[in-house]
Amino acid sequence: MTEDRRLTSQGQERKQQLLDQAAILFAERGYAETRVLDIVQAAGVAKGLFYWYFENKEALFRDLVELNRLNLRRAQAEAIDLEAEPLVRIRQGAEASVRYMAQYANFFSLLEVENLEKQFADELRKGTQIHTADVAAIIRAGVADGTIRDEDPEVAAYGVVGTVGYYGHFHRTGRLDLDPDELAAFVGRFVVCALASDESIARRVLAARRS
Amino acid sequence: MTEDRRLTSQGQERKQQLLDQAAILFAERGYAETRVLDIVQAAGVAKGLFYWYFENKEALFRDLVELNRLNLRRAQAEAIDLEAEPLVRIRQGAEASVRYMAQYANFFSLLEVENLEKQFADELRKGTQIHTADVAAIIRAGVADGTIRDEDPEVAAYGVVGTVGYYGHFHRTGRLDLDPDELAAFVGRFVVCALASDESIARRVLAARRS
Amino acid sequence: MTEDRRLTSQGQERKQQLLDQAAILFAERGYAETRVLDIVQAAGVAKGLFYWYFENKEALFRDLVELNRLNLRRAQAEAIDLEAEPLVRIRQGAEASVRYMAQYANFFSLLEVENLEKQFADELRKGTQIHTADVAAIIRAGVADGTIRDEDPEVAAYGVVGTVGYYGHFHRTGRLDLDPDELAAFVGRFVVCALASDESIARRVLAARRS
Amino acid sequence: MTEDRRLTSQGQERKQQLLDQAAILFAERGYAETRVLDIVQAAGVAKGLFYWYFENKEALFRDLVELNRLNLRRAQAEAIDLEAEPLVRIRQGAEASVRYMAQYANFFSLLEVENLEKQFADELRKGTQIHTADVAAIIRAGVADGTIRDEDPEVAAYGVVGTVGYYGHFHRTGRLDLDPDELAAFVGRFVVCALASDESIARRVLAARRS
DNA sequence: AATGAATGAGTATTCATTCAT
DNA sequence: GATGAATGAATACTCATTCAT
Repeated sequence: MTEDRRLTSQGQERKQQLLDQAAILFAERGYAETRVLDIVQAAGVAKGLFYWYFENKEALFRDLVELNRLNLRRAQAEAIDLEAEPLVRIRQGAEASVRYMAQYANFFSLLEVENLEKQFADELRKGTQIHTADVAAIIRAGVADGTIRDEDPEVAAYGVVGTVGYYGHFHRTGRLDLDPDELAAFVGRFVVCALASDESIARRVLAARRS
Repeated sequence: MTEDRRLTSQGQERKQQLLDQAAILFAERGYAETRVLDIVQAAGVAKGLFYWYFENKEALFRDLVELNRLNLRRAQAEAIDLEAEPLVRIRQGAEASVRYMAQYANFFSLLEVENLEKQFADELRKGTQIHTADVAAIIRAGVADGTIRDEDPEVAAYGVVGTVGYYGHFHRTGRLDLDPDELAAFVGRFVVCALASDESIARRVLAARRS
Repeated sequence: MTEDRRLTSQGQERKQQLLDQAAILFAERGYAETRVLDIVQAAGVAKGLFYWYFENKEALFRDLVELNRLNLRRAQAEAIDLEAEPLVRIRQGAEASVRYMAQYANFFSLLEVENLEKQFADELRKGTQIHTADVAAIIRAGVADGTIRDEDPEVAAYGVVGTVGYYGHFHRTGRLDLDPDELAAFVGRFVVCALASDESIARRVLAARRS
Repeated sequence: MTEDRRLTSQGQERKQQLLDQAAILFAERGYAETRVLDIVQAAGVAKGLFYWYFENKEALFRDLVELNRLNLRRAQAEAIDLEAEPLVRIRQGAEASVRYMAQYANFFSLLEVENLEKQFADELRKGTQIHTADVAAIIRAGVADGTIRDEDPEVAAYGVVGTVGYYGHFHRTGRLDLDPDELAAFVGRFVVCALASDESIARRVLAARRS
């Protein structure tokens, strides 16, 4: 019953507060382990208010994911130089993703729910699908101009997305204590090397890094 | 109530039945979404019997994970030629892992629980840690003999484990319909290229493939 | 907060709007299934406003019942010819009631709440009681002058009230698609026949019908 | 999750206990006002057990209604002499119904839910429909052989069902303190007089009463 | 008058686990 | 070993009502 309710600015703030607290708690304990009661208590409001702003717990979660996904895409778009050659774009996107994931760890860990909460799987996978398709397109261009090894672009794209995601995960869960920029640089090197058709190309792309 | 009970052969079968059904259900719906009731119904026994064989739901899960982990390590050990050079061993291990994950998809998806069910995270991570340490040791050897790019072995090891894991995940969830051997080969190429210090080394390692 | 507030004419309209919508919703779904939110949404106003016009949901309901009861009694009073003989008066009252119930189906169905919402039962029954007592008085006169079968007037009165009520209910709920006048005539015949002490009297009373 | 579970005899008893207590409470307070907790407490068992035997509160209610409806039909069937003339059968059915309703007041009052709990209306009405159709068939026979006034049998049938129902209601709610047999006899006279085509027929039918 | 925000008591339902037979 | 019965803590969600603006 929350359709497209008009919210006052106070209402907007309250809603954001709930989203923020929920993100933190979901990240800390997982979705299933977080009670609506925990969320409202963290936000310091009454239980009923939750349902003023959200249809239910699931809807809040979807909101959060959607928001996060948009932000990630924005971060990637900003980082990618559309004029650059394919491998450079891949590197830029991967690095931006790693940095974003490090910065908004709470939000991003939500996406891992894809793996377990089967109820969200379909929807979440669509997001991954889109991301992968973007990467695949770039890879296709790279294969075409000979800078990327001749692999199935679709399959290779999963490698990029997966590597980025896994490094994000390991970093978030405290098993890599590099600072985000170092990690991003490492991941950039990793995927560039994995994909480059030729050593010299990899070197060129990695050298371009400093510019 | 399950201490170190001696089971008759019929009992062993029953227990295995429960383990198998549980693995399927956990894979299908996730741990939290699978009720004890679902498991016993799938196995066609009464609810009470579950607790004759298992301490509780969590214990069953741990059993399953343990079993799975052992099998994976065995599969890897069998695939790895201890005499071979580091990159070849990496490739062999990665390929064996992908094949194993494809074959025992149900069992393997349990390990993804690491991401979400916080109650198991610590334990599961230890397993990943061990695996990563093994890989890191090989990488270290490769770095030492110059066949692997000079990156922090620990960090690079996560790349290998992560890539393997992610490809397993994508394959399991139906987004890569390559057959397991093709996928394994692809992943082998991916990690070898990502790590090799030199193009010719990568080529050599990949050529060794056919032997 | 609603004591004896003076309402502007706009206020009167708003209040009537709420009453009307509430009547429709109560008729459609019943009292318990109708939320205050439903009522205000149907009337197109904000939730808080409800409590400007009504003490609470129960008070609105009582208002509605009271209003309806008065109207019904007025309709009956208008239809009954005080000079006529008892059975004629019974017939006139019954016919008027059926017509009223058909016309104001929404409002009238409120009275059926007597049956279920225990919180209103006592009050609603008092209304039925008054109505029954009126009918009983007429029957008593009929028994006295020999035109009505010698039954306990109280008991017989419930028969009249009940018959009228049930036909109203069945008509309202769409199981009798006679037009209201036909139904009223039928009910008139039914109760007259049920009560008349003698066939010729029944005939006379029913013949008087056309006048 | 109660499909067609095998119940032990102990289980059967427990289930019946719950049904009985629920019937009493529903009659006392109404459906909506009765909490599942009330039912289990009245039966002296834990809350969870309710859901071992019933899908939910609504399912219990439907069970109860179904059971009751079957019993009523059985009581009617036993009371009706299939050889007798139509009006006699009507009288027998009506009297049996009144007696049944008086005896199983708790159960029977459930059917009044038809009037209010719109969520059950459709299903409950089907029951009324069947009952009415039975009565209509008898009336049709009576109209055909000239013993019943020439009215639409469908419409007249509602009069019988309604009269019986309403008297049951008034009796149940304490506004008629006749004993059940007296009330049944009165209702029998009422419907016979209301329907008989002729005074002498009514007298004959009512005289047959004593046999 | 009017609105959107806020409250919190109340309730159905789930499900892991234990028990009696 | 095996079954069905029983337990009760935990939790999402509803909704009448009140409040601040």
